[in-house]
Amino acid sequence: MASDTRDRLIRSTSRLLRTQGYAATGLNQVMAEAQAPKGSMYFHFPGGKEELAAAAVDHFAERSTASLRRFLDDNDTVADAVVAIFDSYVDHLGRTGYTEGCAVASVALDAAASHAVLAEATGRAVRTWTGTLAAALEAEGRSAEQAHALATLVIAAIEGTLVMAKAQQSTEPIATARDALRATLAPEAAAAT
Amino acid sequence: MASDTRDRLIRSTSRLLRTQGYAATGLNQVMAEAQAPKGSMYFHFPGGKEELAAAAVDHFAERSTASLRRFLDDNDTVADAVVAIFDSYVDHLGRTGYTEGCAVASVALDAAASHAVLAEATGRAVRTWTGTLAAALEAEGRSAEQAHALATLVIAAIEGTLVMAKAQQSTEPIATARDALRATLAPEAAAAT
DNA sequence: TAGTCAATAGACCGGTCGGCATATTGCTAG
DNA sequence: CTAGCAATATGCCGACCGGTCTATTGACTA
Repeated sequence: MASDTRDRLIRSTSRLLRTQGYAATGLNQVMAEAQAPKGSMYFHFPGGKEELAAAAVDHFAERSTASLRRFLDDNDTVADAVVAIFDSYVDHLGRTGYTEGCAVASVALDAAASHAVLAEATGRAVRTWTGTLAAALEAEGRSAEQAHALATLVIAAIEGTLVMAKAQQSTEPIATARDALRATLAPEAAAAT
Repeated sequence: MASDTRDRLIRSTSRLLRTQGYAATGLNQVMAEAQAPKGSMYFHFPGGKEELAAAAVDHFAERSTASLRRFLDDNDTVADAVVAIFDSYVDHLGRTGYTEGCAVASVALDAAASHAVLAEATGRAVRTWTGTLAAALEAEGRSAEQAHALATLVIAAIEGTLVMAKAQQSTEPIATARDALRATLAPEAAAAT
């Protein structure tokens, strides 16, 4: 069995990264939240904070990619799935008081430039997201190029509205962008794009 | 005359916030870069790091808003202006090695939730951007509602692709989203949106 | 030229940071 | 039963954090 302590460390770190990024997340804070001593952490992650954070970003990426796949499966069109994703983010941000955002975005902005290991993790995550979404768009009949472009735009809109929501402490930008995107993604608009 | 030291402090802080966010930016680092002693800093910003950062975010917001206005003035259509903005960001990120991003985004993600003063500054910035862009879109004949929705989408795309670019250490997402947005913003597409 | 005060300069503080060394636990194999 | 080792549990370290303190500078005024 995978160590329970190791999982708790990753989950706590992932949550903290989502709310405050890499630099602001202290190891002592992680240990307190995960109810684990530092020794355990350096046993499971000899690379220290950097390795733990990379694992947490990977964990977040897996969870969010799985969630993305679920949304795509549960909806008839990609447009519907994207709308549902935006709605779920509105709900989540509202419930957490605009604190819990995206671990990939937070780490990308404050640590990717100076920590190659973290840049690799954030890069993997973004590539997986766009790839997954682009595949779904291709399955709807769009060309590979169009699918990639639209997928990039959608992911950017998600990350961007997240930034705006935290900046304004309001979910209004997310809802607004959702409506603007719905038209762009409508299957019948495929030819026009 | 406004103190030269004060300006240097704000500019250095703004630059550091763009590259690494609030938490990762140490006051000692700011002092070293601005070539100023701590005493001067606490004279000009009695509120300490938080007040200095808020001033730096405001400074960044002013500069970027002025730049946005210039792009809108220098181009015939909003679509052209947006394309030019994306291109300029591609250039800037490439030249700085994917380090210098957006101060508003970095601060919003890692500090806005826990520092009300900073949340106010980031909120002001985002509102100004969307307002400026929406006004330009209205001047092109779009309804107030449509203009606001499109403006939100464009700002989100900028911030989002910035996140993706830093995450992937590549400017490809910016260029891709630019092309996807160009069609959406084409004036003749106004009726279709 | 003496007085005044905005502004600069840097030493210093308690606290916290990430990281490491050193037990100690508890399961498992022989 | 016990030897061995994965895993847990602390205590401590030097470095650096943001913040405060007391001088000192330098330009302008009376």
